[in-house]
Amino acid sequence: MVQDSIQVLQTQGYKVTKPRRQVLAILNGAQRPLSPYDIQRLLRQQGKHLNHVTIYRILDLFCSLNLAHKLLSTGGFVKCVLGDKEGCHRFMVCHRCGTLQEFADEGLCQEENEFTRNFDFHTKYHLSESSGLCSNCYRKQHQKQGNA
Amino acid sequence: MVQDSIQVLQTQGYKVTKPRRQVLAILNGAQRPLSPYDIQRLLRQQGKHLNHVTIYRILDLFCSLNLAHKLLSTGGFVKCVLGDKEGCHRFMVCHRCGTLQEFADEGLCQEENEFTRNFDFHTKYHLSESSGLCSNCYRKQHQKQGNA
DNA sequence: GGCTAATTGCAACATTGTTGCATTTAGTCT
DNA sequence: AGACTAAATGCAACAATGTTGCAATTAGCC
Repeated sequence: MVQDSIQVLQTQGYKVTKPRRQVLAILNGAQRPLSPYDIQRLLRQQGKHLNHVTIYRILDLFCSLNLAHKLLSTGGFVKCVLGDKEGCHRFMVCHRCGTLQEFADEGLCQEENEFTRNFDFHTKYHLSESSGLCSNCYRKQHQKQGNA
Repeated sequence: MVQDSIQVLQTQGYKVTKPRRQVLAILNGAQRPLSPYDIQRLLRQQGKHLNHVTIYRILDLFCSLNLAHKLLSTGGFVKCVLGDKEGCHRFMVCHRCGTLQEFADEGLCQEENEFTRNFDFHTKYHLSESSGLCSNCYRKQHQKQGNA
């Protein structure tokens, strides 16, 4: 996974530096969207120190290469797991544990685009975010209620 | 419109203060999502000075009363134009002029919820944002290309 | 190993968001 | 209308997040 991204960097003529490897590793290990400062904090816990400016610039680069994706909704960054052929991203974010899951559906995407077209709006990019409880947290919440 | 919101404040036992009226007026006059500091700047242009802390608190209150809605995507605030019966908000944001339009569709909403249910995810709130060009800006962009 | 452009770090700053407490004010009662 | 009081606002100080220009470092090349 990280290796794939490194490939992209190399073939596009970008240097594979230590900071870039470190940010890649963090993004790949994360289950939730991370802000630049989140990434800095996580690295610091591993005894690695990166300047926040550097992280901002690395994330900008990654997004431009589609190695990462910036959620409009949270401002957080996630690694790109699905292609972006439709300019459409769908996420489920658990408001209890913060985990994030990406999913895709062309049908939904097309429907949404048709809808906006009715308003004479020309959609370039679509973001959809469902916030709620992931299966784990739902179960836990339920157990709690059962006990109380 | 503003009058309706004032009604809500009164019936819920909140004071109708000058700052609250001013923020309501700005939100109602705006065609795009506004950050707290945006609102402060707009008011200042009218010779009205509000502390930013006050604006933050007013917006919090408005959101809790459903008089305003905070976009997850931009962090900006808009007045609530449509009911929130489904916990679902759909927006079109023009990336050229920044204007925003809200729309609703129960069908889309239900479909989306079914989808997430397949992942064993329990959706509480759904946000959908289409970013692209509004009809005006699309036309302008086209004219430009024609001339160039 | 040395060279050079690309990358990173640093410093300084701008913007945005938060908290506690003193001051002011809207709504109520007389 | 004037006084009272809880609610609301303003203020000060701070914390967190983003941005810019320039000097120092480093990856990828010879």
